[in-house]
Amino acid sequence: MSDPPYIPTLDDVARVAGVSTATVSRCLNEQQKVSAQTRKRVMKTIDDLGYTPNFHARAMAAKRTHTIGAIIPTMENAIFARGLQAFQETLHASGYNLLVSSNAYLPELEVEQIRALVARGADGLLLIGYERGQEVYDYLERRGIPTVLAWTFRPDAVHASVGFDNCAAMRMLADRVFSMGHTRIAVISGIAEGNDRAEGRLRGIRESLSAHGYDPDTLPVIQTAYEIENGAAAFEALMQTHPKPTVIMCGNDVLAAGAISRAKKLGLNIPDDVSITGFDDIELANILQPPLTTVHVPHRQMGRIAAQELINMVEKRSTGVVRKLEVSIAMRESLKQIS
Amino acid sequence: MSDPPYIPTLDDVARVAGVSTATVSRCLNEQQKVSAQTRKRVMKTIDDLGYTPNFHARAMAAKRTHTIGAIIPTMENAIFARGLQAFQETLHASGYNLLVSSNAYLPELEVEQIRALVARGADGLLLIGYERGQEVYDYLERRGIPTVLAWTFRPDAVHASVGFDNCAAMRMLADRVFSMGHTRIAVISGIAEGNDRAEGRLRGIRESLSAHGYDPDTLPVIQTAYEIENGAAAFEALMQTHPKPTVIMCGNDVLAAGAISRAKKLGLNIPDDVSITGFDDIELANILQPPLTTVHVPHRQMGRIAAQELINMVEKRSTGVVRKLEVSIAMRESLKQIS
DNA sequence: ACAATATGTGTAAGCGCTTACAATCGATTC
DNA sequence: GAATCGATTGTAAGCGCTTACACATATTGT
Repeated sequence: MSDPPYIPTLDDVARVAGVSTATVSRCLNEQQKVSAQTRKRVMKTIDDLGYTPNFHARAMAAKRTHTIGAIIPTMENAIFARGLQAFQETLHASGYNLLVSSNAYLPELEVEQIRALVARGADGLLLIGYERGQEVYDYLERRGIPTVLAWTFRPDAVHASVGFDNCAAMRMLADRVFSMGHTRIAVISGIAEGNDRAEGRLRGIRESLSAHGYDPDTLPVIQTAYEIENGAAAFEALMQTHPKPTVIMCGNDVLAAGAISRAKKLGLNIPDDVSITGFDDIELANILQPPLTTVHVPHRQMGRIAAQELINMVEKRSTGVVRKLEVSIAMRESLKQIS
Repeated sequence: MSDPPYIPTLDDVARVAGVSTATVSRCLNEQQKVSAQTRKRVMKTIDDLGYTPNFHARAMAAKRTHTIGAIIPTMENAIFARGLQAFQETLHASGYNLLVSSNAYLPELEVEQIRALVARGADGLLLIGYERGQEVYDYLERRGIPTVLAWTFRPDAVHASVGFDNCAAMRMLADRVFSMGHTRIAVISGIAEGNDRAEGRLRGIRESLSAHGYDPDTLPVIQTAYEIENGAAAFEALMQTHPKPTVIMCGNDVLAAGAISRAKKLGLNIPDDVSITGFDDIELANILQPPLTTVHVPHRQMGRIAAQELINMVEKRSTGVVRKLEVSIAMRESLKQIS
């Protein structure tokens, strides 16, 4: 039962096929360097023996893993799940594998995970957002690990990145809200501390406020983790404030979903009693009742581009570009005109 | 810029600290075997040099990776995301890492991924469902890889597994549906072929049908992939059938969400015009309008138990148990009594 | 005081691959 | 026909770590 299982190695294959280990290795990695006849024999042996190359031995000898690491805040958030899926598919198409870690939005965990992925020989890294200690960037630079930052964009970016301008996007939505006659805005934001996306979105609203002659400091804001229940609680709290807001802008669709569901429980009608907006345009946004006005973000495209750029960097075809993606407003019934 | 970066190795640490490589290794793995004084000096050197152990070298030498592999159908499905999160957290608490692959419900991809994870030295494997070729189980057995199957349960199980009885669960819900006066049931099922969960759920409904004196072969069923849009389309199609169903039972909550949203578009009221049920009880179920009657499944608990059992197996404390989890019905407004 | 036993450390043999370099051989060139 | 060359194949040196085993000291019991 628990004998040490017999696991064929490359040496076994070489011996059985009557060639050197180098030849077997070449059959696996550089087919054209082996004569058709030999290759056929070796391949048959590999098959007969049920040989699978040992990944670690390979990584050590070749100093390449064809593996890309990604560290995301959480897998439970649909937007990352979706972008990551596209990222993975693109990698796969180019023969790369994906290694994922999630850090529950904890920066200190991220550092640890970066080290772990590097120790595992990731050829490149995908990180979310821009905000992290300079020492992290230095470390990556020193180890020569190509890195792409996703879900983030800044005009002054010095690192390879792909994303959109969270601040500008939310400001655009806020401008739209103003143009529809709203003046009493309240906000359910993600935790801005250490999260440049959440921070940017919040800032976008404040900028719009200023531009329209309001004092951004009087903006009612509740910051909370991205969970439905939190959105619900925050909604209820904000509706207690006086004067009551005419619109509640949410940091993402999940918070907005919570807000809508709580509104219903409180017997409030959306958008007649209060308008609600989201951010991300996940599938859910369109099946909520009422459908949610939100900022549409091309998550899949972002994943695809990030993967492509990372591969280019790993294969020395690029030294890192900054890609800005465009977002748009998905106007739906949850936001209504105020007379 | 692109000099080969200097990466300190264990040898470097040993040299600088003035000890042997064995001692450094011991500091990292078996602290108690090293004198406090030496250890302190070594640790300082490690810190000074910014040394990180090379994972692959470690794996090769020790033949242990402290890594558990998991292969799930998709990360885009909230139920797996959630269970996996719990799985991961439990592993992490015991010092194990998680390596995830997703196979988009393609069995042939699963085989490939199992080999890849084994080649990467996974100490154990988490697989979803029971249905796969015997040769896969043989392979795992031969290589001595502890494996736990999750999201599945059978009384006659011969492999370690944790899950619930999909058939019995859905049958319980169908019985309930009957008890509320429904007789004209239609079903939007996941693709049953190669997916024992989907197949079991469908079978559960058919069993209930038989038990209540109906011919299970006349049951209108549409099988489709688990996507909102597919649920919507299937709903519309099923509502064309004559006689019209009084309830549409869905293979999971996502399909049900699609059905509800399409109903709304068609001007149909749920549950007055037709009742709808789901399966899984994801967060969404409770914020749908109307809230969805569904089968509540303890996904997190399943993830936790699977992780614990896998660790026990890897560490030879168990040879694999079969755990059955209980599910319950979450009664909400989408299912109503028929007079 | 001496053997027996702990304790701390070093030596060196792998783990299973890749790849630089060398070797072989028939084909091509002049 | 000797020199040259390209195509195949083999030899063997690592890659960075763990760990069995050997060795030197320190501790203990009698």
